[in-house]
Amino acid sequence: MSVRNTREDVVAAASRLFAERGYHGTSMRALGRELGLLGSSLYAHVGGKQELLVEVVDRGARFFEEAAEAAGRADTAASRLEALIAGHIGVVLDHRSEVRTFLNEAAALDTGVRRRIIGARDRYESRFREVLAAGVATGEFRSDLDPKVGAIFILSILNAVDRWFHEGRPLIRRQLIASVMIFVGSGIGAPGRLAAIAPKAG
Amino acid sequence: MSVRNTREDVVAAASRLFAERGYHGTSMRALGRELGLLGSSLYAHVGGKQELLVEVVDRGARFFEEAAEAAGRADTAASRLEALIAGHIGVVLDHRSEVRTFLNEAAALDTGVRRRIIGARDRYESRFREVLAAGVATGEFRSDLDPKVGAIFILSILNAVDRWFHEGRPLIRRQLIASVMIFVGSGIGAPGRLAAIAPKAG
DNA sequence: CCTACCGATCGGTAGG
DNA sequence: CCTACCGATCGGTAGG
Repeated sequence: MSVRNTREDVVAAASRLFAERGYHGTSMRALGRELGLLGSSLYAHVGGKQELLVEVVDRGARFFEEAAEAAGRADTAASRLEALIAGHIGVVLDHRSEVRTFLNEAAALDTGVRRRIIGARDRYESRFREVLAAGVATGEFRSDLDPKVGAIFILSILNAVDRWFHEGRPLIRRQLIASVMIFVGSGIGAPGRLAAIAPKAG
Repeated sequence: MSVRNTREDVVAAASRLFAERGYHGTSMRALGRELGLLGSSLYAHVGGKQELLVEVVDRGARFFEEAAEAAGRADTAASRLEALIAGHIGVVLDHRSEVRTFLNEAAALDTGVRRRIIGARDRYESRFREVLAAGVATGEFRSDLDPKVGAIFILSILNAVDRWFHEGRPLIRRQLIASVMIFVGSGIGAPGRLAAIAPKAG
């Protein structure tokens, strides 16, 4: 039946438990149990608990970087943004555990690594910021919303997807992406009645 | 100098530590240190660690309920939504620790309480859902975005505010609310060029 | 990957 | 609110 575990298995199991119970809520013994071995046996595969967290979070960061790379360099800011959004959603849904740990457990990282991860996060966010700024410059996007703030709003929506979305209940992935695009592009206001929801003061 | 702590002090300190380090990352001894006393002395004030978590999370839930109540019953769906949004942001910024714990540490709650809190969360979310549905009915809001999904998108933005917003750097609260209203109401698309960001398929 | 173990820390209690 | 303590569990190591 069960054969020997690889380091890969250990990291995968760790990402699941870290995502579900948090870093501090996961013991090495519980992680061992998940793999059918003792907590102490894990040290044949990894240096320690923190090393596992670093590995999982690094994977999360890498997925996002690769997705941003793959999003490419389309003509319009709007289509570049759509590619970034679709890519982000793909990463969130295809690598839930790593992404969750990346998003929620960074505070449990040792200072040095934490700073590095925050840096990676900032660089990734700047991709969105730049696309928004470019779209303002071309006239595709409105100029009365700061690209920095807009990027944060969009990423807030995207990062929360993992908390509620379940494939096919009722939306499928393509519909989710379409909904995000409608919302990000035009908001909830009915076309021609945008004033109805405009703020009272700026 | 320092006088005796009240139960109130203990709960307040707990909400800070739970928010910063998480429930599992906070020990009763660390909590005692925060208040200048021993971990064992906390049991003169509270029944246990889990009781503290329940108390903090319940406060978070109550703040949101009260805000929803105070948001009132304005004429238009748009202004009701604006009141809900402003109220939510007020709660997030005025009760950061309780809100953070409410949002991030619910998984650490014992099953019964956790279910109750999830129920409260659902009821609160339904306020947003109902306003969106009402706005679709009156024609204020677009009909091609599911109110359920719209409510989740809006709350995703609002709940994330605590992660990045710092009063006056550079936005002040009123500007934050205005930015959210612009984004939620009209998205990032430039007026008259909405097609630029429309999704390719529905 | 297990056996056998380490010192440290955990939430919590009895009694004052 | 402290003293003194409990059993359980923690991350981790030595040696096989």
